[in-house]
Amino acid sequence: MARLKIKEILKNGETGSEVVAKGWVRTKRGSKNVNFIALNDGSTIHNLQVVVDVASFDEELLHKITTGAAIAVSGELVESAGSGQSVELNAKSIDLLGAADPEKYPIQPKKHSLEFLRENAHLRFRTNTFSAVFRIRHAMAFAIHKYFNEKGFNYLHTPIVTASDAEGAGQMFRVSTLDPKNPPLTEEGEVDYSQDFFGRATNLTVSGQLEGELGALALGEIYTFGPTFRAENSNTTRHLAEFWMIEPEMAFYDLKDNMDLAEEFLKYCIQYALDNCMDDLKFLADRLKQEEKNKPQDQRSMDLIEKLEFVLKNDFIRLPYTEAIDVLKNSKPYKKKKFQFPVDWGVDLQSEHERYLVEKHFKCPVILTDYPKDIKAFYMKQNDDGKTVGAMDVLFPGIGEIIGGSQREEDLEKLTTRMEEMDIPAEEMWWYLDTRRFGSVVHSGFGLGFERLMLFVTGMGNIRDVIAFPRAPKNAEF
RNA sequence: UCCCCAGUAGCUCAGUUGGUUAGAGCGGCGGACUGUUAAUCCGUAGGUCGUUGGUUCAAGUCCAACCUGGGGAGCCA
Repeated sequence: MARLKIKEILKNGETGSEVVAKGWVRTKRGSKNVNFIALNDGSTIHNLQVVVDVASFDEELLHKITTGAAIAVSGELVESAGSGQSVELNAKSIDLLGAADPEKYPIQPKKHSLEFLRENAHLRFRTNTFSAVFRIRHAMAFAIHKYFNEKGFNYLHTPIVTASDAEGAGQMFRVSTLDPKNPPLTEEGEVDYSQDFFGRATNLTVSGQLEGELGALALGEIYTFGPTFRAENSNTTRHLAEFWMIEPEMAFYDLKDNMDLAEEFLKYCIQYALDNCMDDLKFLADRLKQEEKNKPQDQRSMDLIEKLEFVLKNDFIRLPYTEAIDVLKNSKPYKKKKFQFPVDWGVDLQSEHERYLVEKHFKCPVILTDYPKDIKAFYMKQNDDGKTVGAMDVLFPGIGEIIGGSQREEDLEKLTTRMEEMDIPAEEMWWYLDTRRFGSVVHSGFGLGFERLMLFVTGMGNIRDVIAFPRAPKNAEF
């Protein structure tokens, strides 16, 4: 008899048929005569109820079927005599595949804190919450590839190890095979990276954008989807040292095309989750609702599924930075001096300002555009006003910046002038500048933090709970 | 990195103005129970009070430093 996945059994299993299920025991309960095993194999949030007639099984075997143990059960699928599930499996035989000492197995049949599960990241997949999160994560990754494939984008693998440190996206992790205790030194006493593996200093990538542009200016539309590394000492619920980023880059796209793509893309992913992950989303939504009960009325947020549907239904607000400053200056918190940071044209918006715009004023995702050039990267398209650049940041409620992008400066002279102003060594970037020397065209792109999208779709509050093995300062245990 | 909070049983927490032998719920284990839904009922074991140092006759409790975790901020995606 072939093993069926529990998802399949619950969906298509015919009562009266013989089936084999394999999985991990969530709970076992019952009385002298009958035991009930909640069995989960990860294929779905739902458990299969296994009914065990105590008299027809070895007592020793039943004793070893504890929370966390792996078992194989064969038996007859029948209509459930109890409420709570439509079908259940009447066990004819049970094999103990792997026992789990109940005195030592950390995951107990009770509610655990997310903090505790984070410290048991190797086992947290076995909980409802994390199995739901990681099934959704898979679905989102798949949706991303599906979306871009359908749009005719090419998936480009940009390098993980890079010699470029010019983008200034953040602190980098050095990649080196030199002996850390006794590295070769130059005459000036500095570490001599010319003797290193690559013959120069290399780091883990902070962004695939610059290489992505090279691809776009030949293939037309490309996207990257891979790990990205930032050695910033950030300790927040929204940052990781290793995270996954999606970076599309498109030739012949101006800023508006870029925004249209970003909005359509986000909505596609959210729609995909609603179409394909409803069981898991419902579980997470209920879980959130339980948590919200402990919060005061005014701090409660919208139901998770309603929130996702809301984003789908509404156009994102598109607002130039300059107008956003006006909105903020006319806002109640500004007039009552409730903002901690100043609001003036030319300063970067702080979290509190973004939150006000998204969560209080517009109550809707917002795309802020045309930021002052001095607070943005060198490669952004310089607008005709001489003050702003064609940047766009997509701000989501509860998350803040989920996408950062721009139209890229395609004019060689403007670009090199800007690089000089910002002390970016043009000679090291010769390969990047070649795109502007040979057949340069209008092009645009953006970066989406995959885990931030995951935060939004799952409603989880901490970014370390939407990636399997989070890398953060002082934390690389698993 | 900065600000705030926390660290006591496997987990979640309580522990009074510093004072005898550190508690509860859940989980585990043993038992009871005719179909349970994170079952219920009875019983039971389980502790280097984050670490180091200090104050004191006496520290889980007060002080300092450090470590770890959480929330917020900055940096950003």
